[in-house]
Amino acid sequence: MSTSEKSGYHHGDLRAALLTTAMRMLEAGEPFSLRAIAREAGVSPTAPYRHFADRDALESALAAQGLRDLKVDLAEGRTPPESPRDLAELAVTYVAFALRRPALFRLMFGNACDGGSEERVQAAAEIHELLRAAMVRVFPSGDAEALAAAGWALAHGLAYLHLDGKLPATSSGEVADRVRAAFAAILC
Amino acid sequence: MSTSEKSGYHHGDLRAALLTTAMRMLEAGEPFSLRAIAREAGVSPTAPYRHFADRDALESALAAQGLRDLKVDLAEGRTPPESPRDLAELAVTYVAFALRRPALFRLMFGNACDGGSEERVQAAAEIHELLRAAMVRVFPSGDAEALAAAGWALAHGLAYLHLDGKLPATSSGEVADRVRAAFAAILC
DNA sequence: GCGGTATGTTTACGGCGCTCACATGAGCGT
DNA sequence: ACGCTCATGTGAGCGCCGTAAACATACCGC
Repeated sequence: MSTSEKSGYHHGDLRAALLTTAMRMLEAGEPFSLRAIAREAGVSPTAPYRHFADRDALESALAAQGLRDLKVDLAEGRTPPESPRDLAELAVTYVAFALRRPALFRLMFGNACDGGSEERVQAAAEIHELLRAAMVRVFPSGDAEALAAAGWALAHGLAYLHLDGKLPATSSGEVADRVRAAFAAILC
Repeated sequence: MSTSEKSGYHHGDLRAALLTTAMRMLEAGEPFSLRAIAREAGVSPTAPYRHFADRDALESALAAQGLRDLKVDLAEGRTPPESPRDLAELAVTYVAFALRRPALFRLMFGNACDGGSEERVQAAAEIHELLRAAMVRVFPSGDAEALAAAGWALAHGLAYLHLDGKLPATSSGEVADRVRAAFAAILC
């Protein structure tokens, strides 16, 4: 059995099953615990420990997957940005991801993440890289690192402030307009 | 007894004692739980429930205090900002606060905070107001709300990205330089 | 002084992360 | 085909957590 068939005692691909179950619960807004995930996956409370060192390890795997998903959102169906307007649309995508999958977004960034997971660090670095490339493409004359930090921070801050309700936002279209307005107000 | 004298059974001012104890533990990086706070304050595990509805209520009170402290940092010993450089220094102060009291900063913003606490919402609104005033002072011709969102988001995003180690930062001086560079790279 | 009430204590419940001893069975060499 | 081995799953249990309910204490207005 290659993918997640059940055979009674042994599961087949419990690691993947736990990750998809956890991701589903995360996006359903259900409270998140190792025991609940195991329950949902139809397995004993301690089975996950055969595949993840501890709760943080599972969270890091989910965070890495989330970062990869975000990168796909940012890259797909999009021509390289040429103008500040294009950068604003990139940020709209970024914020939309955060609002569409809030618990996952918090997992992706809310932890200390001190070199915990290799794939997680890698996925984060790729996002940094993608945003830096977009910024230097629009502002070729600037300091690449400073531009990358500024652009990422602007999108990231808008995402978090909306997530935490610090900026009034009813519809998602309204949020997008606010992001565009913020970029227009501040970008050179 | 007016402030936090002990008399055996009754405490005197347990509410304030719990808050200061919790704040100290938060800044010492100690794990944070109602029971641990009660233990540290020398009181039974359920005593806090006489003063806070639940854990979230205590956290909201701490968050409100943190927001007020942040506002003081942003306002004190500072002339009204006149230039983009002054705005960058404001952001340096913002990020420095986040890195100096990381657990508190996460508490201040990491929660849903859906109208939970009156004073907390109030304190957050005052920060919004302060930053908006600073932005419109430097850019009088812009859309005030968009400027406020953009400036706050930029500082907030830089704070979070540094907190989560997404931007390399060793010394605090290095962080400050990065914040200045980001503002210089992006501000009109 | 006395009674009501605000405040603190005790006991208890269920859920959590995690450890350890044990059970199962798939894969492999022979 | 057989039996070993070891990865994988189970079960019991520890100490922690948040929270509720019943009880104890002592401050305060009458």
